[in-house]
Amino acid sequence: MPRPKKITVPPAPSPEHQPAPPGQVSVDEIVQDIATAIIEKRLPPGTWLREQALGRVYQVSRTKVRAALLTLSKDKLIEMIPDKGAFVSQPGIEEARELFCVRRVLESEVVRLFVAGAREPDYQRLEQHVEFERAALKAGRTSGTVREQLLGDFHIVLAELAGNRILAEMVREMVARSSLIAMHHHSSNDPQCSSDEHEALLHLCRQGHPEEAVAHMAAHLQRIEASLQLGQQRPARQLDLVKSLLS
Amino acid sequence: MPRPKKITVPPAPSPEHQPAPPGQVSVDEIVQDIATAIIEKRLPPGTWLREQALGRVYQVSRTKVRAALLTLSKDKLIEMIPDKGAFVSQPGIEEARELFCVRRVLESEVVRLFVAGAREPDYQRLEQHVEFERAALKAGRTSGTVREQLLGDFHIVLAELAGNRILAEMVREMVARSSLIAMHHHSSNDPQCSSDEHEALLHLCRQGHPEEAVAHMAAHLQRIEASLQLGQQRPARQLDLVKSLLS
DNA sequence: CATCCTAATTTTGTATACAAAAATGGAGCC
DNA sequence: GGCTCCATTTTTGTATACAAAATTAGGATG
Repeated sequence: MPRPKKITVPPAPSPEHQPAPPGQVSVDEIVQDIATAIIEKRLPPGTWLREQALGRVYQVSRTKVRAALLTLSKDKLIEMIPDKGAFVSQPGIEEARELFCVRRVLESEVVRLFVAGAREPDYQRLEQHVEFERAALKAGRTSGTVREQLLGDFHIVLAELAGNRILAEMVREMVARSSLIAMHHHSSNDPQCSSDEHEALLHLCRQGHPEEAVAHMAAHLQRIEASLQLGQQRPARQLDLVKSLLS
Repeated sequence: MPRPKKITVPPAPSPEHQPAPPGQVSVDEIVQDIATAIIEKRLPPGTWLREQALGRVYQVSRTKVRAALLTLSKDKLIEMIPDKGAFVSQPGIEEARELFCVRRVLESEVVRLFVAGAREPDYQRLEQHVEFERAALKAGRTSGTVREQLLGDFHIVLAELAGNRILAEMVREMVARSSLIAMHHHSSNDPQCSSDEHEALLHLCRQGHPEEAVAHMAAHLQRIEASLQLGQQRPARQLDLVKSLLS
């Protein structure tokens, strides 16, 4: 028996390019895409994120864009000013210091938990990651932003393997904010976060020296912070939002 | 020279804080109100928060309600399930353990920073708070939820006085989640977080014994965690949303 | 030339409309 | 009684419409 119901519109699969999978881009994909663009410096600090422009980029309405911006705002990657709009955060040096202070505390605990509960596959996973870092760095043509992201990933993976989901979530947030800061007060081109140090950390963990490993992590983060040139901050010229996202 | 134009609204002298209700409830007020209701257990874990019901309560459209729910969801006080709705979180015992683990680490650093930088007015502020706690507890008719909130405030104020805004923000989040957990796995009616312990902590800080104070804070949090009866969790019967909020 | 004022445009804030999905309720059946 | 299936209603997801505010542009004036 046929149903005399819906004859109206077929679901209009894709009128234009871009969205293949569900016919629509999800809010979370938008969040992730913009966050990546910010961390990769394609959207520099201070950039004004206009809602309808973003809506055009992702082919969605302002409703979803606003939801994405709200999420990014809670993550402190952007700042929403009432009646003015959303802007990529411009973290100051004070915030940088506070951030790394918290990272030291948090990631020291990560190391402690990791050493306490690590199994062989966990070590292999991390050593594989370090090897990957090294390969990517050696390949040379890493645009600096990719490197930052990649090296931050080590910290995130380590946190995930520590077995505390809340802690891991926090570390993820902090690493993202750190990347933004590192991009802003752009450090000298020296290796921000050398994979040698990551490897040394792993060795200490493997040898069962928890407190030494913790100290190494703290020193490692201290070095990253020190490598930031905490002084200047450029006035954040405005550039083309749409092009930055499509690049 | 008088302006013949604007007779409508005077130019709104202070665009900053929220002096009077501008005829409308702000999203942040809704967030705060619902968060308080959750922590005070008027909205028990598992409660389904219907958007249009909330809209009626606050006399706003679903747009603002959704923004508020999104914020609460990022704070982990509620859980949003796609196509199903928003529900007050039902933290499990695993989450409780992880949460208190992070709190110990974070608030140990809070104590360290506080001792390092505390001035006399800071101590007075906290002692005043402890005194207030004590008065409220002695008054007896604290419904248990109020007490939890009040005692959590000590940790928040302490964190704010430590001078690290990021850390303070995190502690604020964690305390809120802790209160939810404490309500859920409802502890025995013993003093969750006795103000005596807060006072003892302050004494240690004043005497300039940072590491002893840190240890005291860690032990204090450990005791709170232990006092939770991490075993049962009730099936979260459904109750009238609107009445819970208006009460 | 710079400055202030005002009109036009853009942009954000919020409500509403509508489609899709899920919950609800009841008839029929075992 | 308990179960399933289907129609109805409720609820969420998203787009759109419209008002308020801010930005922009232009012109008059010093």
